[in-house]
Amino acid sequence: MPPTLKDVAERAGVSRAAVSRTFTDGASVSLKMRRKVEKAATELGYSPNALASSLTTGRTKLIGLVSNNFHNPIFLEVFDLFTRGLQERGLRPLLVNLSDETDPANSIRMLRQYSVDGVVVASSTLPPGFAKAFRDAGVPVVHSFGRYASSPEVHVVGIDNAECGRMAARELIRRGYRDVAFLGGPESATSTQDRFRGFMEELAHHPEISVRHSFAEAYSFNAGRKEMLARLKDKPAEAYFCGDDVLSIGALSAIADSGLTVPGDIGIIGLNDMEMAGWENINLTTIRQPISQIIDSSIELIVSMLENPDRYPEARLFPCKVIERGTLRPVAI
Amino acid sequence: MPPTLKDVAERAGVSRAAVSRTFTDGASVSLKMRRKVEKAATELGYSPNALASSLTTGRTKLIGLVSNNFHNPIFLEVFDLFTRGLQERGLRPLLVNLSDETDPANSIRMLRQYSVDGVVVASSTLPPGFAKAFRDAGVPVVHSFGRYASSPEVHVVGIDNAECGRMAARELIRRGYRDVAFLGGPESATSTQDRFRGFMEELAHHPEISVRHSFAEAYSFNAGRKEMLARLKDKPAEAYFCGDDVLSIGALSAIADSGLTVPGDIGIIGLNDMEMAGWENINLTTIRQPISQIIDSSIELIVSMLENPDRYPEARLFPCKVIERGTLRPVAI
DNA sequence: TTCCATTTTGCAACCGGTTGCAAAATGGAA
DNA sequence: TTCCATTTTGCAACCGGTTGCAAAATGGAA
Repeated sequence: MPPTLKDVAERAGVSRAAVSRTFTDGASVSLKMRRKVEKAATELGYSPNALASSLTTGRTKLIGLVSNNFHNPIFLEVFDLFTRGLQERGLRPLLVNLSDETDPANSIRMLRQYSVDGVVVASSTLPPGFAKAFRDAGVPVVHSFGRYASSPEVHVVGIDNAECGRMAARELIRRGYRDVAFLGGPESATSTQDRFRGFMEELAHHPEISVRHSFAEAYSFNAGRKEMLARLKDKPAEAYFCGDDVLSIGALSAIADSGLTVPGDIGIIGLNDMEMAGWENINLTTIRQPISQIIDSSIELIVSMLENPDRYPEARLFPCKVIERGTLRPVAI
Repeated sequence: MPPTLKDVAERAGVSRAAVSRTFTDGASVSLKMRRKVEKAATELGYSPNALASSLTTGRTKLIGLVSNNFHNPIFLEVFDLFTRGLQERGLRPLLVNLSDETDPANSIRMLRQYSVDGVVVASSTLPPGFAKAFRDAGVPVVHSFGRYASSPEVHVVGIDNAECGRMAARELIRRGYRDVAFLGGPESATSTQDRFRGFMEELAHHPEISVRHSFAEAYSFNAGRKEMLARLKDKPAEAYFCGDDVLSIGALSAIADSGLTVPGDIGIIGLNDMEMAGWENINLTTIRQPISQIIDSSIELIVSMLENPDRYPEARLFPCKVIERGTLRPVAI
């Protein structure tokens, strides 16, 4: 129904090639020709069919945006930034929800059917093999919020989760806590594993401080609340490094319900610094993950892979920092 | 690089048409042929190029998922449900972020370039003309969370916002509040306009109750907080119907900061019932919008338009109901 | 075995674009 | 005006599929 190249060519009285050339930049067309074609095109309301052209150019400008994380509010920011960033560069996100998908093969087949130019996997709770499976299928892939590896198999952009664990530990030590705990996300998430490892590493230098740990079932409010309620049955630790902000907020609600106060009785430090963490009635002390840098960098990387698909896999890690709000006690002076 | 129809045909020693037929259901292929082709296909790792086939079939199975609402946490649920629902039906969401786009023409051009089969506009804060512009361009469109109109120009699926306003008013009246207020979202949002209208309509039957109103700048925590802080400078109303849940949470934080209590000093009722509203440390009394029904119905509608694009525009409205939690005082007995 | 209705297959044109190559047009210098 | 280097244009083949049509294959009845 919409006008095609042929319609424009006929109306302008020129060849189809000429029309094609006026719409591809860098192609050789005289000013006169361009004017004639553009006139016909606007009269007809023509705009080129991107999918048809992809057939010959081999570029669809479609990028698969793959995630399984549709419950953590931080991902709304993630989707916002990704879609804007891709759009600005003339790329189009094809959103893939992996929530009830365990086998990467299906997603790979689907994304290949749509000839995506590349794939961004945005999640910290996917098995590392998932991103690799895309690479093995010959699709350029960037794993955002993925696990850092010293010899990465795919491009990874994210944070050094182990360092965040160390950072949290140092922050608690600095504030004089002597009985601390790690309340992680699901034990299967690489982000949790790494944060835990870093946390313990740092505390290993401080044998005078007692440490414990436990894991919530998910990175969610309810899981955090449930896990903290369980901790509160016995004598809880003085301060908790929680797996992430939603988990922290769940923990805070459990503490409030039990009649204890924060940071008076228990200290909490989260991770992410999602928008909500700064809300005055939450006011969570947390470690900020530089989301927008991570996403900018991921997009930059995927774009560069479109040019050079064999680019050697690299890991890009961005520093995090503690954002002090109201859930840890002040440093003693 | 990936194998094509031709590769499979050669390996299987059959015509390209035969290969094509084995991969399109309903086409005529003998069992023997099918076996031969499937063998070659799996050996080669072939899967058909959806974009190439769309050229002749006229169907891309791509659905534009258009929104400008990337800050309200409820939209994470919306995206989750939409992407799953579309995927289940073999459709693919092409996500379009309208946040910094004011002219529908650009989005329309882009979505036409990608030959989307249909468009779902999911937002209550877009001008009504936006969805209509898609229809005028000949693209099947459904406006989810759009404004109800007695003679709709495009398919609308959502709630009766005016009725929600009335419902909120009745709820406040029932609980004996005699000095109530509407704290709306942006005055330009049709959802705010309609909720406001309904609220006032119902209260018009109760001249003994005093009513006031004001509007926040956006459907956001900060806007709600700011607006409520302003209200608190003078003598505030006894109860507020807030434009939506995030706004309500912002208002709650303002009230808490001012040393007043909820529902002791001020009552709050929100709208949406997003996940967070049920969190124990928020515990917001609110009006539940049946999101998953709205989305299921939207998808069903867009799917039916793929068959019959000239389907007469209809409005589908789903009933809302009050979810009682802890931010309105109990009914006196 | 022959015949014929039905099913299966391949040919070739098409979907809406792009692009290498050769021919045509342009335009400046002599 | 003629010549020639450079720019512009169109032809035709191609990208990876689908599909109408006619020919070939199948298989049951006589």
